[in-house]
Amino acid sequence: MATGMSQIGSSSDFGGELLSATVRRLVLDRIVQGHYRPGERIVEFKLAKELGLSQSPVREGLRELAAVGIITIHPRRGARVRLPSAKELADVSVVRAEIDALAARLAAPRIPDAALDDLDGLIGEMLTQLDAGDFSRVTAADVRFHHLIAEASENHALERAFDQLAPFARTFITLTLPDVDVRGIVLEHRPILAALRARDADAAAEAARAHQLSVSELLQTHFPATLGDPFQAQEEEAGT
Amino acid sequence: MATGMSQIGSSSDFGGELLSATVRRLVLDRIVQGHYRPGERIVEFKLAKELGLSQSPVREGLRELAAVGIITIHPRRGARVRLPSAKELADVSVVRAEIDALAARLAAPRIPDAALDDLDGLIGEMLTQLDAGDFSRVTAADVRFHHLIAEASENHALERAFDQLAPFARTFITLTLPDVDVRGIVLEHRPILAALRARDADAAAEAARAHQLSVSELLQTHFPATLGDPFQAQEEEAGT
DNA sequence: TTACGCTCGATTATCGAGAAACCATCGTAG
DNA sequence: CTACGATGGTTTCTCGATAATCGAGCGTAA
Repeated sequence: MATGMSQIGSSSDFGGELLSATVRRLVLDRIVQGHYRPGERIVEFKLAKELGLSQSPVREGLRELAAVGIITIHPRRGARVRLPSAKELADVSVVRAEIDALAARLAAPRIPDAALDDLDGLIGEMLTQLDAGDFSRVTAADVRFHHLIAEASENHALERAFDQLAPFARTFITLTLPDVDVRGIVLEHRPILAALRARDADAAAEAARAHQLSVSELLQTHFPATLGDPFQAQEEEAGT
Repeated sequence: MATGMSQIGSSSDFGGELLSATVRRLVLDRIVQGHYRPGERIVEFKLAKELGLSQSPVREGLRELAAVGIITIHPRRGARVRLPSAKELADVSVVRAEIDALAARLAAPRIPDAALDDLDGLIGEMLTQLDAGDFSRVTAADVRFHHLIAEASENHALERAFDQLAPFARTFITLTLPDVDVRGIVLEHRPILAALRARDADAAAEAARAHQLSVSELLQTHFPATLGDPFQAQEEEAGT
C-alpha cells in the first residue's frame, strides 16, 4: 500500500496521549468513514508497520475498541470490523429506549440551564448538518445530545452504559440514511428538550423512550426480514 | 523463568486460554476475595514477576478489567483497584432495575422451560451457599441467575449491558454482607421466577425491577451519608 | 472424484529490554 | 522557616524479536 508513512508521528499526534489511544481513534475514524469495511480484517502487524510503530500499542488500541464492541477479536484469529446486523441495531435501540428514558427522568430535575441551551444548539446543529449533507456530523451532534442528558443524570453507571451503546448510532445512520426520513427523527429531539425545560421528568422519559422506539421501528420497517446479513469475511482490499 | 515457577503455569491453567484472560480472572478473584483492597495500586511489573510472565499479558488483562470498570487506569500512573462508592453502587442498582426489568419482560414469552428449572436450581444454590457461609458462591449464583434471564431475552445488546453492570453485584455483597438480611434479598428471586413461569411479562418486569430497587434502598439505608469516596472515577474516554 | 493428512506461509501471543515519564526526596535560596 | 528547583528511583510505555498457532494449499490414498 502506501509508502510507509508514519501518520502518527506527524499528522495526528495529541498532547501527552498514549499511542494506544491514538490508534483507537484512528481506527474508529477509519471505520466510521468507511475506509475499513464491515467484516474486513484488521491485521495488527500490518497496521503497526503502516503507522510506523510496534505491535503493542496497536494491539492495545484494538482491544479497547473490542471492549466497546466496535470490532470483534477472536483469540489467535485476529480482529475484524464488526457491522452489527439489523437485528442487533434494533436490539440496541430497545435497550437505549430504557437507558435514555431513565437518563431523561433523572436529568429533568437537575440539568443546568446552560446545558439546556447546549441541547438546543445541538438540535440546530443536527438540522444544519443534515441540510449540508454531512451525516457524520449529524450523528456526532446526536450522540453529544444524548450524552449530555446522560451526563446530567449524574449517574455514572448510566453514563457508562450509554457510552457503550452510543457508537451504534453511527452505524444506524450510515446504514439507513439514503432513503429514510432522518429529519423526522431529528425533530423528535425537540419534545425531549421541551420536557426537560419544563422539568417534567415523566414527560422527558416518555419522549426519550418514544424517540428510541421510533428508531427501532424504523429499522424493522427498513430491514423487514433481512436479518441474515451478518458478517462476511471480505478479503478484498481495494479501498476507496 | 522465575524460580517459583509461576502460579499460572501450574495451578490455574485453562485449556487454550490466553494468558491475559487468566490474569484477568486471577486479579478479579483477588479483588473479590479482598486480597487487593480498594484503592490499592496494582503494579503490572511486580505482578508480572510474581506470576512468572512478562508485562504484556498482565498489562492486557488489567486493561480488560479497566474496560469493565473494575479497576481504573490513568496514563503513566498505573492501575488501582476501584471500589465503587456507595453512591455508585446505588447508581448501578438503579440502572440494573431498568435493564433487568427489560430483560425479564423480553424473556417471559420465550425462555425455555429447561432454563426455568435452572433458575429454580440457582435460587436453591444461593440459599445453600448462604447457609454454608460462602458468599462468593452466593454472588456467583446470583449473577448466573440474572444472566440467564438476560440471555433468554435474546437481545445481545441487553446481555452486554448486563455483563457490564453485573460485576458490581459482587462488591455489593462483599460490602454489606456482615449485617444485612441477605436472605431476604435472595428470596426476592422467587417472584421473578414465578412470573416467568406464568409467562407474565409485566409481572416479571416489575418483580425484577423491585428486586434491584430494594437492593438500591438497602444500600442507601446502610450507607446513609455518602460513604467516603476517596477516589472518584474519572473517565478519560473521549467519545468523539 | 473425494477425503484425509501434511507442510508451509502468515499472523498472533508472548517475551525481555530500553527509553520516557512520573513521584518523592533532598538541597538550596530567599 | 518556607518555597522552589534539581536529582534519583520506580514504573509505565514502547520497541524489536521469538515462539506458538491458525488456515490454506498441495499431494496422496481409497
